Amino acid sequence: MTADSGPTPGADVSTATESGAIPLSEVAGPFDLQATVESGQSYLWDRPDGRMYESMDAHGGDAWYRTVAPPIDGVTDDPIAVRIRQREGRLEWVATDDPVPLVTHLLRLDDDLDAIYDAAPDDDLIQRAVDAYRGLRLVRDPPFPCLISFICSAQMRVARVHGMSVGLAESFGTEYDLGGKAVPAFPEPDQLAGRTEAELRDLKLGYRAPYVKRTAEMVAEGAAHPTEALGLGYEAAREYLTQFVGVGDKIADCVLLFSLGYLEAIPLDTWIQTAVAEYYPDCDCGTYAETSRALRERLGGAYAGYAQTYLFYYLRVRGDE
DNA sequence: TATCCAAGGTAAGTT
DNA sequence: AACTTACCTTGGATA
Repeated sequence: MTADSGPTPGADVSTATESGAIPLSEVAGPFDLQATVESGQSYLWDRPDGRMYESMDAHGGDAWYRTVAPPIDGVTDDPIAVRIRQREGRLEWVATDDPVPLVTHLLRLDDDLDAIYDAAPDDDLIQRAVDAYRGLRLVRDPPFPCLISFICSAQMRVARVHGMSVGLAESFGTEYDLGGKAVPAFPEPDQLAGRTEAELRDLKLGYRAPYVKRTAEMVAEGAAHPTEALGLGYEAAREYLTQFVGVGDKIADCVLLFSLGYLEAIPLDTWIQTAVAEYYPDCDCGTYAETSRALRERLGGAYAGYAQTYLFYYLRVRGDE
């Protein structure tokens, strides 16, 4: 029983910081940090300048982005707080520990993007989206924060989902010191499971509040964990994730694509469904599972999720056409 | 100023 | 299995 029942997070202060840079010449293919982090596929990064989502068409911005990542199997043993910015062909970083393996993992700098473009469908709409946002990479969000943040995304605008995610971190997460600035980590399962529905509603989660609480309880109690979907076939993995409260097919696909590395997953959100009606009407098979399958074929199979994410960003930012 | 509406859906109840 | 409906909240559109 910790005594942190209030909104004040425990302070976990580590004062040591390191800094350095990743030359982007070492990355296979192009990279666009802003497009990657502000495209609405991850809600776990924040801009200390407070201008998240305010200028999504401005390419090559050199803003700082920061996050705190929990330990990740095979990548990091401890939480790392990091901030990065893209500038002059390098990815500059300041962090509480060497973040290069972590950042490479989180932002999929190990993907050969040129090869993925080569495999992209010969499709006018997709090609336009790729041309518009060349360098946008998928992310590998930590599984639990990804799961919770996407439960929050139901019927919600991108900027507000990000706001909820930041609110959860500020209210219930552990703070880390990064060069003198306090950076809150996304709450761990027990840090959310212990909250009341009312506390979560105070953060404007609305009807998602009990979903978040119950899912956090399931993970905290060990009843299930999103990483247990790893190793299952794509559709079985999606089915596994829908056992979490507040998770249907769409949000399950988001977790598979944006956290667990199922690049064939294509979340059928309202934007993509509009695109199906307008550009791929023959892929509309009625049910989610069937339409998903048909569209996945159309968008190139194994990397269909990449096409989905370019399409989502392109349609959402450009309005239409 | 007041009202309406959609926002990266899901759960629960009906047919 | 497919179809309805309720659900929190808010910023922007419309009257």
